[in-house]
Amino acid sequence: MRLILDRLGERWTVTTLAELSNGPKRYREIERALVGISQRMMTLTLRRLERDGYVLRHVEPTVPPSVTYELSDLGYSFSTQVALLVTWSREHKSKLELARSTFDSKHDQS
Amino acid sequence: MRLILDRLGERWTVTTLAELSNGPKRYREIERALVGISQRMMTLTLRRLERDGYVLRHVEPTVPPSVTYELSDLGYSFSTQVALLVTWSREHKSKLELARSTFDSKHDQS
DNA sequence: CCGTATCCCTTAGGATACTG
DNA sequence: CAGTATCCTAAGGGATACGG
Repeated sequence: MRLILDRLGERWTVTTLAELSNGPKRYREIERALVGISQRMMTLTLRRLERDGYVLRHVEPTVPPSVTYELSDLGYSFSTQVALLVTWSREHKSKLELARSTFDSKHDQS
Repeated sequence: MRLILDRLGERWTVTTLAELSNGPKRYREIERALVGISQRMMTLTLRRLERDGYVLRHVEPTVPPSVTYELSDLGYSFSTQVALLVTWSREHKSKLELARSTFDSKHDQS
């Protein structure tokens, strides 16, 4: 259970899955879509998703190389689940923000 | 979106929500159920869930005090969503483990 | 019983520089 | 283009001790 939920806690997992749910994409395309991500994290995130079987990696050995990533069936299933949670998040965002500001003003932390 | 997903990344959020989804519980009860949690993290986790409006805290000012936690409507809605993901996780656990061991043996890291 | 306060270690992840 | 390698800091969270 944790082995799956831990992924969600990582900074770029959800956005990367969302990006790939629109179809296969090259490394550079994904990187450009994920504003603010470092090259290090882009690679790390993709590797972890690949390791878990969510993402497939195809290398075109041209010069310079072209590497494409796409969701596997497992990855597609997973990203669908995650999308549900993201939807829930969006729908309840305002309630959460209200709860937080209420809590913070009550427990006045100067 | 992140403000909600970040919670999931925290070590004890999901198990605490699961524990509370069975109904109101006292601090000590929850703590005992979450094997391995430190008192510090128990309190921190509950505070964060309370701050987000997922959990309600009732204090009975006896000596010694009795403090009860329970899910709010928002918290119940959230924990239901999370439970779906946990279910997915359990169902696909073996596929994930297989993917990982396959990946690891391929990318032999001595 | 229900916390808070400290100390400390491990990990996530950003910045930057370098390669096939 | 698609990565690695290194360095560095900030945050998560465990252990322990103390308090109303």
